[in-house]
Amino acid sequence: MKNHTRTDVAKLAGVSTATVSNVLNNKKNISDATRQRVLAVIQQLDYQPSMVARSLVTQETRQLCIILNDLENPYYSGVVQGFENEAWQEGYFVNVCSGYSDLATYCDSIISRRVDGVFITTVRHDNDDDHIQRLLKAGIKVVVSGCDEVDLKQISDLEIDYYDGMHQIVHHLYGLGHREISYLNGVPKTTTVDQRLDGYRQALLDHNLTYGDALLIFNRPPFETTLLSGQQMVQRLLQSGRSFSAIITTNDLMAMGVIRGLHQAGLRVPEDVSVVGIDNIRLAELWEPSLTTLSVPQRIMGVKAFHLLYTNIKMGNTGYFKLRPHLIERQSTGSANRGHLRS
Amino acid sequence: MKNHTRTDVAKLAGVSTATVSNVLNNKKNISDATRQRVLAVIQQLDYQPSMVARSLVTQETRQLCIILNDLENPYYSGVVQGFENEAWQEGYFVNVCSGYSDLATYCDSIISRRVDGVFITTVRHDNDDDHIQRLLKAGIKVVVSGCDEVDLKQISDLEIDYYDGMHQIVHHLYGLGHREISYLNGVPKTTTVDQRLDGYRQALLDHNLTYGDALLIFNRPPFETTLLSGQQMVQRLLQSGRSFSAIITTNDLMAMGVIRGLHQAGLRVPEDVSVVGIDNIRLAELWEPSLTTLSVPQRIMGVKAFHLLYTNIKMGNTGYFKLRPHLIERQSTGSANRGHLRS
DNA sequence: ACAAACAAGTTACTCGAGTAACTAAAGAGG
DNA sequence: CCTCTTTAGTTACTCGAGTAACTTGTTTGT
Repeated sequence: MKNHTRTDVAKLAGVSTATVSNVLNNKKNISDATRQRVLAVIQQLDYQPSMVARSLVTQETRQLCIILNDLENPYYSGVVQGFENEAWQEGYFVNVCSGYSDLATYCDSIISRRVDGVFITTVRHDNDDDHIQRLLKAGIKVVVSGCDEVDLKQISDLEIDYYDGMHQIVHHLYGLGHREISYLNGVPKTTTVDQRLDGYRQALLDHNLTYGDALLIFNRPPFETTLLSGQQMVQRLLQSGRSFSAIITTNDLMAMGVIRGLHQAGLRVPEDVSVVGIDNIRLAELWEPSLTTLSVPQRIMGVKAFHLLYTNIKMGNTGYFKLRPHLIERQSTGSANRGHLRS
Repeated sequence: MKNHTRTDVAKLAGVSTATVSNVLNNKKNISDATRQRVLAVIQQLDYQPSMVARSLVTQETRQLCIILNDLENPYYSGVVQGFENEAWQEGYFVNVCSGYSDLATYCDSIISRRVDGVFITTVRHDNDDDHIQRLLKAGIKVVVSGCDEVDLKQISDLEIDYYDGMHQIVHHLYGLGHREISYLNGVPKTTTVDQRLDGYRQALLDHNLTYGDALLIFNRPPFETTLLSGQQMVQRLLQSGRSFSAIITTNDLMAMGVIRGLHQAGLRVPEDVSVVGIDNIRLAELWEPSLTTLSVPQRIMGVKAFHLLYTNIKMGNTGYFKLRPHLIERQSTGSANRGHLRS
């Protein structure tokens, strides 16, 4: 019932408690004979040193937190998986804090538990800054993502180059002959979404394509980026009467909704209209037609976030990293010549 | 940089450390004046009591573990979400142990960290029993799932009534006029899969339907239950030449593959063949046609698992619970009369 | 032969809380 | 007025490890 302690082992092996500690931590000055004896007793009792007691002395818990909005969003599951796997390799446990979007809720608990580091997957500028400061004051290392103004002296930052990604998309479509490329925007005032929009605008200019707001459809309240909202937004695009041959959406779910909406309007994908999403969720390659999309490396994102935290914990220096997404060409995009532009 | 301690608060407030503790734990015998004074100092210093130190004394960490194979499987994300949210309400943190399928890998770490409880989402009979015993010996409470022989005196058990669920499916199809109902089985030797197969067999008998192995397609190595394997298995069914009007699959992804396979063979769903899946993953209602499936309450599963652990931790008694799934009727099933049976 | 260096352990203090057992002062009851 | 009880707070020990400083015995060097 009750766990054995270092004292139990020491008594049974006929040594002092310090010797048991020294054996466990591979310290010098222990004869092979006693080492074997102690190890045998440890095995015999199935003794596991208490990480709780150890943490109290060493001031490190080897626990990390990952904070996210919605674990059921397949994008985040991948990130968590990568983060946890990598953390485990180095002996860290990962606490998942999901479902309560804001850091504020978890902040006290995180500090109280003396977690070594926190990965905040999506920062909300308005709210989170103060709480991040509290974490830092408590000596907790922080990695953030989706944030444009970061004090890199204090915090590590891990970003995705949506700007570049958007250029890849436009370049791909341009190569297929598309000249009228629409973009359905996501939830406004989110850093990552703004980057995508900027990228879209700049990429059009770089390809000498006239940029007009008529091809840019904004999200409306209630701001959602679901299949349904994609379906509704493409209807607005069609009603606008503007001619277009390709549509980019702010994420894959919306792209799927767009495909549905186009089908309902009697248009084929990709024969009449090409569609590109962002994220490359699993669903993307299973959809019909399978989705051309920007592959955001979810697991690598998690892995990298851990490494940033780890070097911060061990060496004390923060870091910055930008991941480059890459385009995955599938069946939802095709040559603009093949079909006709919208009447 | 360094966290404040109880001693800091005590000094600044001009009281003893015990008084600080008493204020924090709402004990009696504290005048309103000192309570206010202490609370003010706590606020002033932003003092957060160390859960690590507290755990050492109280022998409870308020940490739980959830062990699962693949977080990227949408089914598990839901379970984790429910588990974590509920645990949080009671002040527990949840460590996710994913990616390394067997308990063995995590066992030492879990014991060492003196976690209060563990939820093992899928037990592997051959391997896990010994490790569960180790957890119990270390005083850690355990909830398992997907397990048919459980010593309920020691372990809590949380099951899903696939047997009943399969009856609901068959009953639904029977009501639509289907008499030749095929079943594509999942990975053999998994408890939950066996239950589904048993349920299928018994449900057919209960409806006076002849049960013949010709309508039962077994999974082949490499045992997978993906969209692709569903697609391949339905081809084998078609090649068998047997007549059928409905297909049940062991999970939703396979059902989607089946629909694809049927389309490729020139058959319509549900006009020619009805298809039913199991799990009700998010994808199910987004598919075309949307999938009639057995809704397994993922979040509730997580919530219930927490409650079993919680009462075990607080009251010391284990529990058993069986969740009843319910059928969700969507577009992939229809009347058998409408279309014709397979030629 | 004798001090210095080293090997193998041990003692004792520390981390930051909870809490039983104690003390001191104020109030109640006769 | 004196005891008894209650209130308010303190002292001192505990949880289970890490580790600096110390001890003791054995080599090594000259």
